[in-house]
Amino acid sequence: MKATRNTTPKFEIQNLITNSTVALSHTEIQAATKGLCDRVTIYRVLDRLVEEGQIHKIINVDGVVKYANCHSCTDHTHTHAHAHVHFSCQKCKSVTCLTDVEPTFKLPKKYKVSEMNFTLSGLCPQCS
Amino acid sequence: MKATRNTTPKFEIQNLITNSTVALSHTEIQAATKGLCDRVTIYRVLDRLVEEGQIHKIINVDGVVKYANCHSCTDHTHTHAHAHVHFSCQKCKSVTCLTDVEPTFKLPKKYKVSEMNFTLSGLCPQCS
DNA sequence: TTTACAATAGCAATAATGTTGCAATAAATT
DNA sequence: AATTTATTGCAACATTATTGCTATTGTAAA
Repeated sequence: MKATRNTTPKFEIQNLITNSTVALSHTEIQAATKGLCDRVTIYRVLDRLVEEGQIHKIINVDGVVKYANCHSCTDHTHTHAHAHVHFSCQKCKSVTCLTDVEPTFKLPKKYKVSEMNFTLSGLCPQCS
Repeated sequence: MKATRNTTPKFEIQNLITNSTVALSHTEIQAATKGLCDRVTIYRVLDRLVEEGQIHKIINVDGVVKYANCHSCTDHTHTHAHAHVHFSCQKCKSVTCLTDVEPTFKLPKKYKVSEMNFTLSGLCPQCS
């Protein structure tokens, strides 16, 4: 595979995401790193970090794309499965990963599930 | 509230969605109704149908916005809650509503949940 | 340390998707 | 048939994401 390099933009963006308690959008990252690098570079760094399994991509229920780090993942390949359980606050628009929640369900046969995405919407502790 | 009118675009689009076994995107609707009406009209008709509670909007895990009719909904107000359970096929990109699946979970306190969105990804019966 | 190579960044252009304003049209009520 | 106003079409604009290309820079080898 392609060798990866530690550049300033990559370092800063990964730091930002790691230290954030909520998932961040491209726009939010751009605002937080103001002038660090080009918009396009942010897109490409995010792609690379996802590819490396350092962070994961979340499509929120409102369609906004956000990124969060993989706290509880020991397997850092981009193919590793997430039991994505997220909470999306309808007021402050924050998206957080609820790593503890483990939903159970019974699936109709004939479907082959490789990934699950579970998002709850409502009010987060700060907003309720 | 505002009076709603039964126009040709609205009728055709609602028909299309109702008769489809899978959720449809704006692009797919535009292709299927080729020349029926303007792009913008489709957007507005979809908004109206959602507002009226005739259909619901689904943001797929890949970020694509799709629409499906509310089969099992007796309450046709746009505020009615859906126990959104969807299956997203990674091969044919189809999105279907699994109305039978009822996931259970235990939530960390302090969160006030008003809606849930549960999407399973993998291979649909046709593709597996 | 210097050289060399490939990965990465910057910039400009383009694409895809969705929104808004406004004049023209047409559905529904009288 | 006339009136009212929801709806349509069109053009312009907005946002978000992607691509091609050249310049730069990290990193490993000489």
